[in-house]
Amino acid sequence: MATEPLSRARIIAAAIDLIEREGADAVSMRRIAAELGFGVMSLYNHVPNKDALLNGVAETVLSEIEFTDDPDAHWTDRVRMQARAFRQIAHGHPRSTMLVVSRQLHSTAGLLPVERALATLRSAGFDGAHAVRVLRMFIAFIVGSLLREVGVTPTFAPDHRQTVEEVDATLFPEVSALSSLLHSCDHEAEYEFGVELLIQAIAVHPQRREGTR
Amino acid sequence: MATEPLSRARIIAAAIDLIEREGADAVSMRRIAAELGFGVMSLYNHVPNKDALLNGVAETVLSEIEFTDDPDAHWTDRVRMQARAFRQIAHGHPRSTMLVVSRQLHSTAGLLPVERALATLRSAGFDGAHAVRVLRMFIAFIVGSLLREVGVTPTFAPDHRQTVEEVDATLFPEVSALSSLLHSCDHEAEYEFGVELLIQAIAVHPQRREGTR
DNA sequence: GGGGGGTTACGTACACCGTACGTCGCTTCG
DNA sequence: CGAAGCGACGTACGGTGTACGTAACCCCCC
Repeated sequence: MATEPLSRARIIAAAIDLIEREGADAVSMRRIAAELGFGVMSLYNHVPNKDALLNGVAETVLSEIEFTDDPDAHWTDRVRMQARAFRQIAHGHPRSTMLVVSRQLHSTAGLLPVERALATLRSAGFDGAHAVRVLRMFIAFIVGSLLREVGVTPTFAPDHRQTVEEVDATLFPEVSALSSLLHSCDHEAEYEFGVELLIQAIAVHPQRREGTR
Repeated sequence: MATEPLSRARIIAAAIDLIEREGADAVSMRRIAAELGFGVMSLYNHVPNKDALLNGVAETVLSEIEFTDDPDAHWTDRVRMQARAFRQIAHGHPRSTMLVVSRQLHSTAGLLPVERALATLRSAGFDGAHAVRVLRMFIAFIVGSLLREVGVTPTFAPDHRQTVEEVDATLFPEVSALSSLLHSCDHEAEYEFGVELLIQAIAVHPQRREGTR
């Protein structure tokens, strides 16, 4: 069997695979090497260290998301589409999401979505300062939402516990009254709600100078 | 010197201290024990394992934030105040923020802010479903914002690089045109902007039945 | 054809990690 | 005074990232 010769790309792919199968904690250089059928130290010919490898993972996952942008659409639709695109990360690579979100990527993979978003907002008539502000707002919302969706941040959804739980109704009346709502979370609906709320809010925002498209 | 006898609280305090001084990666059971002047295994008399210790850290940091709630204030002011309170985490314990945000806390420390927020929203006239939705929206925004503030998520602010950087102006025209804006980030202003935007958006939200306060 | 230099695979070794387990001393109670 | 319990601690095991040295290979140039 002609085992291919090992490469940065193959190592990263194996890491992603391992993370999705067994979680981020399962990732170790030894484990990845074993998965590929090589010795541990061979990895270091292609990757300077584990940290850089994980950056590669984040970068790869991020660059895999597909944006479909229609320059002729109304700017609100373009924003909607771009915002939705990020949810592909949570869907396609749930257990890598934390990694993607928690690493500063100064590569083109990280800058491309930013460039696209800024262009859209500028073309919608936002001046530079507001475009940046609004973008940051969206990113914060998206990061927070994805982390909730992949379960690093609480949804208050069914943890292993029994049904409606032992939250003390006298100590937490609202939580216990709303517990059934708190324990179910339709991520898609929540995300759409947030995106629409933000779009509506910024569409109305006073400091946007007129002249749309 | 009468070295106090070791306790869960002292261990957690030492862990927080260590994290803030040297970062989360510096935390090890051995290191914490050394810091306190005890043997490693003594820690396990007070804490079942490292994971539980880190949960304790998150819980402690979270419970330290001070909410000042005035039940007579307008609901928008109450929401504002509660949202602002969370930023204390990023200020008081920047390097622990990631921990606080990334651990599911089913204790009272984690439920108290939820209870308070829901009560406020309910009293503002939101029905249960919308109160939960809105709360989730705020939490997502807050989590995303705090992570940006403590630097786990990019601000595009001055990393160690030289001034205005080598982003390719033909590849990323908007990014490079707005680079000075992208590279400075007034966290307080960004946060306030977001909070106001959200409050304004939900205040207008149609499905809120009338009857305020 | 014969080096020789660069690249890659790999084994060994070291320092560090979390923690299971057993022991020892002290404190407290019967 | 003995027993029982608990907290501090040492040792040990299996895991981690990676520095370093070595050996095989390929390709180029003399």
